[in-house]
Amino acid sequence: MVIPYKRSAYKLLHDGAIALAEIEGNGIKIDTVYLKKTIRKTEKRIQRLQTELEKGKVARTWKKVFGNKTNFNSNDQLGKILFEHMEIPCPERTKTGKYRTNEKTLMTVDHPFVEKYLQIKKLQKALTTYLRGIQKEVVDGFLHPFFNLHITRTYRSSSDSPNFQNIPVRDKELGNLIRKAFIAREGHQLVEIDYSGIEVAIAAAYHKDPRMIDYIGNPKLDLHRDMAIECYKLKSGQVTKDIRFYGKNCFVFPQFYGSMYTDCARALWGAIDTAKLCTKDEMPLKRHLQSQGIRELGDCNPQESPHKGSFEYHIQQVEKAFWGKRFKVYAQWKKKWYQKYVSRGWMLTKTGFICQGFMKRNEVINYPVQGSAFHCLLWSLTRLVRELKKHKMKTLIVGQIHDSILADVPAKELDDFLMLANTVMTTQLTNEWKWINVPLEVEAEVCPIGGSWSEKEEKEIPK
DNA sequence: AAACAGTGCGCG
DNA sequence: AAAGCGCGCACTGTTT
Repeated sequence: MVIPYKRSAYKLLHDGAIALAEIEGNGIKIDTVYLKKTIRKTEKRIQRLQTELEKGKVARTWKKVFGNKTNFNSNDQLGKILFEHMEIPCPERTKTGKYRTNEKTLMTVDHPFVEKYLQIKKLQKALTTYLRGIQKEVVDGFLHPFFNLHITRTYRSSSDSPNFQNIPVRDKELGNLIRKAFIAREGHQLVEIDYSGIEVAIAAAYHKDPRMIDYIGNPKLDLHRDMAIECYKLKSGQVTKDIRFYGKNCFVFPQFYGSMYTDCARALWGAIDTAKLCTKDEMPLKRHLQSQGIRELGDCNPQESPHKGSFEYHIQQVEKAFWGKRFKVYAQWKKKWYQKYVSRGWMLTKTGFICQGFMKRNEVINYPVQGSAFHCLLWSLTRLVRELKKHKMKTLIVGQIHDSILADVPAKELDDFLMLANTVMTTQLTNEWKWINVPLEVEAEVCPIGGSWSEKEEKEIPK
């Protein structure tokens, strides 16, 4: 349970709810012709792949085994076929003992059937959850997703009917397919403004670790790069953009969320092959690690201590230094914060909410940060809606995704809007909430006039 | 027919 | 002591 504790906390949600209702009312314009066409095309594509799949040997076995109960959508059936009838060793079980058949597990099964199966599954997701999911909620060419403030345990928002906060973007093909349906109004363009690293910045308000505050405030410092160097035992000149990416997403963020070195080691090691990582001087990373005396990953079993010389052992050492030396103050804060929760059963967030009830250690550490980070966006969003009206601007806010705002902007207002959003989200917010102890930054992505959300490109914010 | 748990997968 | 946090939606298979 999270409850408003201070009057200001109540007001934040009250004003936020009104602003979000207005955003829901505005709605996002949908290219209904494209949507209809794409649904038809995708259905055909799935059908073609399905027919091909059913011609294969595996599918024939499947039909023989399950007869008229055959259902190619059934994970239970898939597991039985692969791991019983085809006698492929099952790499992982679910917590209830079923065969695990998610993408990650199936990727380890090297079989043409599995490849095609996953392709179909991906398209199916695009069709049912997104293309059709959007279509059924469109009214007069506009989509009006709900944004809730009363659902989540952390006091983030959520969105439904349809969920506007999980539209594909990481997978380029899927992202383009779906986001082409989201368009700007006549003579307008879609603009997205994101906070950069808001959770990391807001965490600093809780732990106040001086080295972290340095990293956030000093543009010459780069934590993700530094950690990539340590994890892969590199010299600073050897780091590529890719390597930095995996340092960030396989070590730094998982560590902040409470992951263990075992998971980090596995992910960092796996990335070397899947992303074919090489140093800047074009040395394959596995070979580089070999030259540093590391030849194997290790068992990555949390119950056993790792062997010296394994990659797992090395990452354990990196983790130790990360919390024991580099971010000592942050580590102490985590310990103290958790102990305090255990002894009194509740905690107070920076934005004035009480979190109470049973929580695990990682939840106690993460909830207040996640909630307050979103509240930065909520406050800014509310202020922005008000400012747009005050200046009689035609820009409409049409959506929100935890740390970003989507607006539908008349071409003429683009620069004004970018500057206004920037001021509200950085300067005005930090003036209002003095507990924010690091500078905040935003980034803008802009779509072409009359274009779709799939065409967003980074743009410098004018001063 | 409706509700539930379980699984998988999309996002921050 | 626990083992990465938060959501919504589609679907299967079972229970009410």
